[in-house]
Amino acid sequence: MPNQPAAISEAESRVMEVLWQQSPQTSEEIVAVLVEPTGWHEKTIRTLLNRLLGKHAVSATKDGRRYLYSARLRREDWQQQESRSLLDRVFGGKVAPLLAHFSQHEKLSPKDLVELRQMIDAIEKKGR
Amino acid sequence: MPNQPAAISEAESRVMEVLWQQSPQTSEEIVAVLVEPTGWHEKTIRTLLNRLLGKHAVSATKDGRRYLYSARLRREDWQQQESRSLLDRVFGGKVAPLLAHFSQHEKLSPKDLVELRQMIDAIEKKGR
DNA sequence: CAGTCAGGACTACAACCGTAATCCATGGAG
DNA sequence: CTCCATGGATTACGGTTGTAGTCCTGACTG
Repeated sequence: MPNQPAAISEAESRVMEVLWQQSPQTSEEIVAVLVEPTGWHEKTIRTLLNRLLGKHAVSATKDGRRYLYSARLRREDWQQQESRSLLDRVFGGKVAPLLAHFSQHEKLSPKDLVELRQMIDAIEKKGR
Repeated sequence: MPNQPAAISEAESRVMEVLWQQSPQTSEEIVAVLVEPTGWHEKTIRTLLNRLLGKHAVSATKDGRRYLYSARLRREDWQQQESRSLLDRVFGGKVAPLLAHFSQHEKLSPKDLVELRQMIDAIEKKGR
């Protein structure tokens, strides 16, 4: 039976971000990238890697005595899942209130606004 | 020391939704509303209520032998927190990618689009 | 060859979560 | 006055998460 997703925790997602930047990488490289900004112990990072393996979010191929780890879950898909989750849990599944929320509460740069308007145009044109 | 937020879990948020609909309510009323759609046991719901009390997300005032429970955390603020969290965790804190994501992946009704456009206009006018 | 060390596998442990069950006190039923 | 049911308080229990520590093995160092 394949397997249903199994959510990525916050700490785990930090590891995924590293692998989304570049795959594959050795655990050593991943550790090197994360130790500094997170302050985590090397062991902690390896544990997270292992859990991600268990969740099939990353894959590992043996390379001599090490493994090379690669992101398996795509960042896009993960963003999709998380967004969906927020939308459903917090905004009752309705997009408009969510967008309204962000529009009101987050400072949008003029550039953001231009882009947004372009997106709207594009969507309307396509729907046409 | 006041207290730092302490996140509301998913199940707990279901209880909050009931109180946001109307406050105050007795636990009995809350239970009545939730049992059906969630399938939770009465005890479960009371436990959640208690945890929310511990998190200061709801308040209780004695009413004879019962308590009357009220939402204390405002829905808006909670939505704000959750949205912020998604934004930071998943989209690196940048709004544009998030909006782009929703625009692309969620079906926006023509009405949504109109509203969105109006929001943009309003924001631009205000920023002016 | 013996000791060391890195990297993976397994173990740990408290806090939080989902989901209840048990215990306790008190107001109402008879 | 006695017994019961109901709501609140406390306890439970397995899974996940954050954050490591321990154990084991094989490659490199003298």
